Amino acid sequence: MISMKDIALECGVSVATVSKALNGQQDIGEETRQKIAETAERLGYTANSAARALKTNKTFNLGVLFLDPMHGGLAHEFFSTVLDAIRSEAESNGYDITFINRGIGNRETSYLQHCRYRGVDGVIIASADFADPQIIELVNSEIPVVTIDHIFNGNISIISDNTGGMETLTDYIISKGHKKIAFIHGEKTSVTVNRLSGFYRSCEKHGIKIPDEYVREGVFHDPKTCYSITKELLGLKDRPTCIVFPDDYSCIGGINAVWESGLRIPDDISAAGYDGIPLSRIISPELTTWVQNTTELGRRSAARLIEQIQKPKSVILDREIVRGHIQEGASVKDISQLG
Amino acid sequence: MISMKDIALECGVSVATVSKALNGQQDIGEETRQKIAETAERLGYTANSAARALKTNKTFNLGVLFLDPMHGGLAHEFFSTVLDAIRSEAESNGYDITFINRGIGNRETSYLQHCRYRGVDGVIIASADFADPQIIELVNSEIPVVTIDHIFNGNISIISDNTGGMETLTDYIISKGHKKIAFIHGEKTSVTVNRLSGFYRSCEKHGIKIPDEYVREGVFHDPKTCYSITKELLGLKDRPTCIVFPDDYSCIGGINAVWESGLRIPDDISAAGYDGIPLSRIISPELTTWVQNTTELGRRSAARLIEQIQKPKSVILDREIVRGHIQEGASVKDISQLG
DNA sequence: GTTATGTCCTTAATCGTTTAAGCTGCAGGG
DNA sequence: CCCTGCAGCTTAAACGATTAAGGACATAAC
Repeated sequence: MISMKDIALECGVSVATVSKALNGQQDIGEETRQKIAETAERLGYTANSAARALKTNKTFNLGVLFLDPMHGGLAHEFFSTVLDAIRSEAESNGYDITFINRGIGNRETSYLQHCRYRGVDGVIIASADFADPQIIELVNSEIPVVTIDHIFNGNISIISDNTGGMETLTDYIISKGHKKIAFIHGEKTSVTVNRLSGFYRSCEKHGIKIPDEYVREGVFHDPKTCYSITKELLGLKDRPTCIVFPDDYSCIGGINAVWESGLRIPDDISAAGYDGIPLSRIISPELTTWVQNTTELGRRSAARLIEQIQKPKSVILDREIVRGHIQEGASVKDISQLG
Repeated sequence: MISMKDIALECGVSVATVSKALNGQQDIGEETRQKIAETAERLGYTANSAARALKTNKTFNLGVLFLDPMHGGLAHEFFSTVLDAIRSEAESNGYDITFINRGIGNRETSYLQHCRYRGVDGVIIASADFADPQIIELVNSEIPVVTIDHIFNGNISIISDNTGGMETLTDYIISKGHKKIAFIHGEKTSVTVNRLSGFYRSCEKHGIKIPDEYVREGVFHDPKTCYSITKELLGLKDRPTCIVFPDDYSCIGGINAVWESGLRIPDDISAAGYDGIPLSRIISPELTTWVQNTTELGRRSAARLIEQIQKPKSVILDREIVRGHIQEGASVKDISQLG
């Protein structure tokens, strides 16, 4: 491998000069700089990130914590687009990303240890068990952290507007004349809590009372569970006219249950999802859903983290809310005409 | 940060002793080793991967090249599960993974440069334009490379048995009585070529002649294109009784087209996908498809790469074929009974 | 008693880069 | 002609680890 030493030798200057020339320092003559740049190019020089990191204590590496309480992992289109946006924003700033796990070599360690071992400049916690002591430890460490969809005081959080999103979605459903709306939510994370409150807020606003039997706990990203719960809901004496699912993917299970019962969407019952993943637009009928701004969610968390790394003293706006938008789809029928 | 120096100081030994003790070298007394291990633990020592990499020229980092000729990128369930398997296999061997792109800092460079900059020990090319000169350059470089689903002579390739898979799938469809089978394939990559040959092989074996108008070029992972092509196929005077799609995801487009035409799957026409992503099992009717062994594909490519890195002189079996299995689903109807 | 053997440790060099501090020579001011 | 200032370089130390080579001491062998 060609190092600065080779260039220095070739150009008859010291290694320090090469380093400064290549890094655009000011105390290098224009002629020398040219020659060095040229030689570097000619010899095919590549910087050695390890050496640089060792000296500067900056790796230009971002850690990404991506566990999977929501099932589906990278296969979850929501997370994969967030990750892709993180990656792309990081890349355009010269950062690479490293997945953080609990092992170094064969030995079990902590997330924090892994971060220190790799010397990541900062970490994005995109999905994890936020109650895990190891996560807390990481959040409270010296390493800059940005969390997505969860708030830790004193840290930067980029959160999707789950409350507002669900409120708007519910508003829309109600505007279509629905009053008997069932709500299958995911596990009780802060995401779920927020969506629930958005849902109830909308209902109250419109003077609609939702019976308890309409609100069920399901599982994120799990069509099977939604299938069963939907069956139950369909079996109620007073059946809902619309069901809101934990997410677009799990919604598929609900849709199947409806079909199997000999009913049709949206003629007999309406269905709404959440996330707005591409899948929601290719199924038929097109899903009514809240489209989370996953790209922005990923982009901003990377951007804010990098900002924080590069100017640590900048005033921290410690919470940013990313809004999405509604996608009107044929899966929610307009029954307001019927009186 | 605590370094070996701190431990050495605390224990009254040299840094070298600490290094050797922590790395399990043989020439350290048991008592000393204990003391050092203890102290390391107590002080919260974490190794510095940059320093280690600098000295040893090993980073325990694998590069992953994951471009996107097939559309959908990480959101493509096929690739995301492959990636997840790579990651998990890498992790259990103490490796982290780094996405390889063409930029370092702000400057545009090559994949190879990026690999060298980060000092990755090896690279897995999971999805890329294999004709790209930059890819060729990387493959021919000093860095160990494993390619997935593409063969470069002299390199290790882990390939999914596209020919055999499609042959088996077609055998199955034919066994159900179908003779008029349409085939929408993806862009002309080696994957497509192999699947085509598997398809034709099965047809010939069974003495079935496929008219040219039944074989169409679609686009991977793109329901829209399959939607249009399916419409065309449905409009033929001599309509096929079964359509094979480029993959499960794009199949959705075809299914929609069928529905829209007032036909039903599988009663009026059958449909088969390829990949066997989870989606294929949750839609209704359950898809008949070839389930690629994505986990094994990812796991093995990581495992083989690591093996190659750690014992470069081991005999290279330069090609491994990973087989999947068929998933029988209601989307292909048994019409053999009808004579 | 001398030599060999082995154990356990230290010394010192090295990986490739950055950077504070110092040196050199020339130009301009006085 | 001397001093100052500056541009443009070099020197040297440092980052944190690894590792070949060597040293000290104890024990065993003859």
